[in-house]
Amino acid sequence: MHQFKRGELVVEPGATILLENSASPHVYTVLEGWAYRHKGIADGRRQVLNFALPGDLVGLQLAILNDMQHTVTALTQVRLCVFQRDSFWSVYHDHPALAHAMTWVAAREEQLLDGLLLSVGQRSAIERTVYLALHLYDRAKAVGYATRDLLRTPFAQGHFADALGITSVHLSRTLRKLRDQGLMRWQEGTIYLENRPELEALAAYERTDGEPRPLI
Amino acid sequence: MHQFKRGELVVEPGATILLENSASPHVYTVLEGWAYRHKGIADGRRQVLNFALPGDLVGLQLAILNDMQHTVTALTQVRLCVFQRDSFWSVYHDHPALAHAMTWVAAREEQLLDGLLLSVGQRSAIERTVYLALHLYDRAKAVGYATRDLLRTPFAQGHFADALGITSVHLSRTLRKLRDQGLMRWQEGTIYLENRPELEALAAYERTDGEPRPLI
DNA sequence: CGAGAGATTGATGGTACTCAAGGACGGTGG
DNA sequence: CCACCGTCCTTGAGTACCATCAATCTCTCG
Repeated sequence: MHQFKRGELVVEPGATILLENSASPHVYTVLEGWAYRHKGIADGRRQVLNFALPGDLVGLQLAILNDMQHTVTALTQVRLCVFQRDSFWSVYHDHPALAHAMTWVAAREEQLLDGLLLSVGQRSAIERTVYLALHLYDRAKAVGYATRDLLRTPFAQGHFADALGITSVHLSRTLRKLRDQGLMRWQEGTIYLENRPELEALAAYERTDGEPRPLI
Repeated sequence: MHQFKRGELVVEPGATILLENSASPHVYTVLEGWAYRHKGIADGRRQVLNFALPGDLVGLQLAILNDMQHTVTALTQVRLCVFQRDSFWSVYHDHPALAHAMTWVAAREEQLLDGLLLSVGQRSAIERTVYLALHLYDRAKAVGYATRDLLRTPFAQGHFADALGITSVHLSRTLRKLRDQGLMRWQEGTIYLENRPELEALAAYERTDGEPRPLI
């Protein structure tokens, strides 16, 4: 595994890690920090596709398909493990366990996307908001970035709204309802899950603790 | 490759190929026909996540994650290539080219999901409708299932609406607008793309003809 | 012929968007 | 030190889009 590592890269908040339609020679895994994947339409609308946390692959599509159709941007300072894109094929040849682990991460990402698509397609704004909050809390907790029903958010409400497919104005109103009901609140860059059972019921959230993530 | 094939399976329209939360010992690739992946919430709402056409993998998440969180259902008669789930690991060990091809298919599926999520999250009903029609037409054409701006639809408008995240009632109204504008129509189980340039402009559609699909 | 599924259209209401204004905060420079 | 930004969040008013409920029509199938 280490023989494919070409070094580490640290980028600052707001930096673009990979850009849509451009062919970086590198792909990465996140070692530390938060990033987000997003994709825009010409007129300025954009969708946040998902967030990336430690252990996530960034640029698999680029490595395998030679084509990048979304952008990845750092939210916090992010420490990345750098791989040569053109050495990817040899991983499959020489290190089947690592290749399998990468497919694991890709399959998991697809599973998360399925859940988000269900959310955006079928749930109301309030349900979506709760679903994404729980989703991110659980993922953050799994890598030690959240504790005791409390999540420090490295992103703005605008990012969250773009992930939900609603406007940040409407997200603000939705958060007010949730706060008034004592279910959760988002204050000063921190999300507090105040009544997890009720929240899970409201969002029809299914905890997805499958197998442990393989090491990459 | 053939040594992993455990046989072929033909299922009838409407049959469930893989069921959410159940552990089939098999995974499949589609050899012929249409299927769709979908996922429901307890109260009956459901989202069609994507459609599967020849060459697509069905059940990768099951094979890699040992966990199936969506259902796959046949739309037409579907001919499937059957694989043993528990032999998947050995593919990585013994047949790196095949393993790489499977990751290719998985990465492509993720890319398609990204596009659909952008659509459902950001586009209006009429834009989404056009986007999905173009998307399916292009994919169908790539496997010889569509010709000359004409796509025979093996699915009902209800399926299409569930993929778009709108109701079938509203889809019907949206199709009426498109028909009145002479852009496309959906009549008697066939979608006619009558003005492709205008449709692409309306939906901000980006054709994605990347590398050719590897054989599986 | 009746039952059922799918599609279309109308009427009505709710959810979420747009436009707009204002407050809170942090960073910058006079 | 404080005025001046820019960014982010909040709230209000008015509107547009899409959902819901319901009726009708066609088509297929038993």
